[in-house]
Amino acid sequence: MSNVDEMSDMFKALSDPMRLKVLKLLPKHGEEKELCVCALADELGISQPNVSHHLKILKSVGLVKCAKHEGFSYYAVNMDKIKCLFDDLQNEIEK
Amino acid sequence: MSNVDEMSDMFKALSDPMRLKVLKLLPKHGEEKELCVCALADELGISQPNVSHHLKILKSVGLVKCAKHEGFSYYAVNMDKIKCLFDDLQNEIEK
DNA sequence: TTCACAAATTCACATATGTAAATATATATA
DNA sequence: TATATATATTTACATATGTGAATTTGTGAA
Repeated sequence: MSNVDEMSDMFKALSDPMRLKVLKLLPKHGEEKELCVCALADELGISQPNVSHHLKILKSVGLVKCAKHEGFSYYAVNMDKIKCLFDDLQNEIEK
Repeated sequence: MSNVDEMSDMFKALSDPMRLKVLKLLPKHGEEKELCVCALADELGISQPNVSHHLKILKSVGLVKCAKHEGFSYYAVNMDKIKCLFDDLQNEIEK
């Protein structure tokens, strides 16, 4: 990655409390837990379009991945991406 | 204040390309390198008030520390804070 | 095909943010 | 003290952002 624009976009995706709550609820990549978007909306107390909007932002920077089956969308956190982001940040500003 | 609010504030501070460039230029806590605000402005090609503004945001969340002597302000990156942020993020969303 | 439901998109609007310009404050030196 | 310089604050404004409401798209079942 190693460019400040990409990194700032990822930090911007993480800079909203509701999106952090979304990440907290979502299963991590590989886990068998599954939550559809409407269940997320219910759990978070916000509208379904709002959840979709936040998920779109998280997905646009690769922080979550989406799989669809039986009419539902199941999102999962991409933990590797988060680890990479922090490694890149340290490399970028420490060297 | 809940944990996600504090964390999102720190991510927001990191979500601007110019602020990442500031962190890249600043010495890390403990280094002997020193850069005054006007030198930063010169290096970044932006105005001095703009640099002060970005530094204020970084300082408000503890990502940089400031020391003054001989009329100059010298800022330094607080790397520990960054490490803590990532540990907290992982603890928050992985458990 | 039709219907029902899940998810995404669009629109509207209030709030937040980054930046330039002007001004104010602080500090060192003469 | 007065003056020059470094830094911080204020103001203004255009753009970006988060959210609700309404709508649209997509998908599976009947």
